[in-house]
Amino acid sequence: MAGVSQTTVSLVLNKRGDADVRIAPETRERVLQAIRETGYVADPAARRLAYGRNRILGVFTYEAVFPAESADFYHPFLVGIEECAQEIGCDLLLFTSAKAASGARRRIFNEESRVRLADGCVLLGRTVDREDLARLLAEGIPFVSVGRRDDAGGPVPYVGADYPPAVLALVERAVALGHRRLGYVGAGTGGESMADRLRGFHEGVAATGADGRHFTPDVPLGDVVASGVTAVFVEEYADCVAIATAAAERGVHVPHDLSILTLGALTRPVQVDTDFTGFRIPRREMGRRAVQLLAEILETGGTPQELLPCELVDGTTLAPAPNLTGDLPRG
Amino acid sequence: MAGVSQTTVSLVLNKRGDADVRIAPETRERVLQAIRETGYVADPAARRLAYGRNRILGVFTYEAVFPAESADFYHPFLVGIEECAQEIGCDLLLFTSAKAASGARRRIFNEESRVRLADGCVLLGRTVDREDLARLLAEGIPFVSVGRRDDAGGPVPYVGADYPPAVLALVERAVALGHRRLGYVGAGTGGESMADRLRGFHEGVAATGADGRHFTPDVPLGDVVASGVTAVFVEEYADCVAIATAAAERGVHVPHDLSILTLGALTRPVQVDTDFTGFRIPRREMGRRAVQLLAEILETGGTPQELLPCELVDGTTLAPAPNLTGDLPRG
DNA sequence: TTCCTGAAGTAATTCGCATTAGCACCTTGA
DNA sequence: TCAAGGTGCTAATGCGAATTACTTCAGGAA
Repeated sequence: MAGVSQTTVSLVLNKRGDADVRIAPETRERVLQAIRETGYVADPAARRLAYGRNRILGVFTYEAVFPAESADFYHPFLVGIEECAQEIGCDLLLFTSAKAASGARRRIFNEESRVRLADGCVLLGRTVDREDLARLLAEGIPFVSVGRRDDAGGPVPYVGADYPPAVLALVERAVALGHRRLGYVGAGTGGESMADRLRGFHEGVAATGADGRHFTPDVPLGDVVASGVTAVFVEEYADCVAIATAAAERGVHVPHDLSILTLGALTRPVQVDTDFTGFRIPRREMGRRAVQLLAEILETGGTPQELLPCELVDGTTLAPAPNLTGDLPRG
Repeated sequence: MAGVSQTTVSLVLNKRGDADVRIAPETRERVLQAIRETGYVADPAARRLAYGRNRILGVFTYEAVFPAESADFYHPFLVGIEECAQEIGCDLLLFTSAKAASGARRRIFNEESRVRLADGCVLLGRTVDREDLARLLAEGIPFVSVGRRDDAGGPVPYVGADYPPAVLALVERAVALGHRRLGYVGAGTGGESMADRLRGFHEGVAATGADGRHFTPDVPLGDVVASGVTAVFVEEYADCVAIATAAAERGVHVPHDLSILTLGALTRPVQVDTDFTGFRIPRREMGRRAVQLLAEILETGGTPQELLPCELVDGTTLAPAPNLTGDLPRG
């Protein structure tokens, strides 16, 4: 001890220069000196218990954070999350202990949920269990979802990517290049982000007066092409590659006969050599922003909802529509 | 409440069937029912405070865990760490708050160290501050280093890669293929792992009676080749690529004129298309094992030190030594 | 009836810190 | 000289669980 009480040490540590609490500079220095010598650090657990905060942000993912595959869905988000966490001086807690019940996905609330250990948490995943969301909301646990989420017993705080305008812009581009028959390839369901893309497509079609068709991913490329579609908007990145390959196999030239536009969803790892036209999801920025918003929530409360714009990328797979003498592509 | 005391709940939660503590099955069931209904979970912070453990393992890295570059030094280790943490039901705490003092690396013990929040921690990095190690040791904080570390005021618990035998085996292979003049390219210092590689090289040279030379990475390739060396053992992976490129530029054919063997260090991101012969560092396994050992330390104490074997990989850059009519390579 | 021995559960204490109330001392001003 | 007000610090309390030490009760033996 430096000859003072535990209280004094606490006050010095927390830099309290408040109105009603004063510490003589000399005393403060004495305490700091002792701290320096002993290398004392306050126990974060006790701190949390007493104060209610511990500068730890949880990160919940429904699958492993560090996947064995190199094509890594979470990684870009995590880069942003880590950057921002470092800036605001928070540690990151990965809920790796949340085991999945045989075969199922992880759940946030299992028998021994650890979420409360963190001040708040960031949810990462293509989809999030509505039950989990509802419970998070109900228990008043501060959190931010990365990716837009529909209400779940109340508004859900999120940072999402703004798909509809991006898809719409892409549709307009295609139409400006003469495309009249457009195809959307993808489920268009299975999460808000997929639905948003499809919605953007429909909006674009409506706005431009083009002919828009929706193909599920399992429709053979032949059928898609035979339908007279000259530009396809592909939800899933891996499907872009599949379509490009299939097109090459049957002599359909990309982009002269068929334009391919990617809508950026990356759920399956894939090797890419083509430079697809489409848009980029601002994953890193979303990660950063999620942490910022979480910090705000912790500070002042609220239920922020934000959509970040997607960045259009010029690739090599969009070309003017083929000259339509007939309804069939050449070759 | 379910009509019982806090103590009873605690006892039920912790499944205490101990000798001197009994709970009537009926009471137990009543408590469990209440827990189920309210969805109660024990506050981990309080738990840690009272019990001393909270099933959180810290992961300390000297740089960002999620680097922007895709070539990612930490990633394979983290895959293993996460796998094992999940198996033993622990969460992972990333010390992202450990800011570096302007320009310098992060330090484990900064003004407000958070290490104590975790039960123990895994240290990741090519090198680790000896001061940090010493302090960790002195304060009795359980930890395991990924990568062999020399003593720092006491033995350091680690899981390392066993470089010397791997390099030695590689040297023997080269010698078996007729190589007599071998070159080691790399600093051979800057961390235990580098020193171990160089040591293995020297051992190999001594064991086979070959002629071994040591070149620092900045020696021009011309000088290396001119020295009559027919096989180079390259510490740093990026240097392999650089050497292969330089060789191609001056008409030195790999592997006919010059064999290149990689010793697996990956400190700089690099694009690779060559399939280098050499060995693979068992990064993922090291991560797994580190967590296992940490769990053991937490359980029973001790200072485990382990070296995992490197796996030799056959690539395309090792060939029989060129026919030495003169001392100079063809071309 | 009294004493004793489990069985079942509870009050009280502890962990390390933040916070609140309050105490002792020192200036002032009247 | 005494009250009023300010200064600098400390005793006491609370956070939410784990743990220890103790109480109550029932049944059996003496």
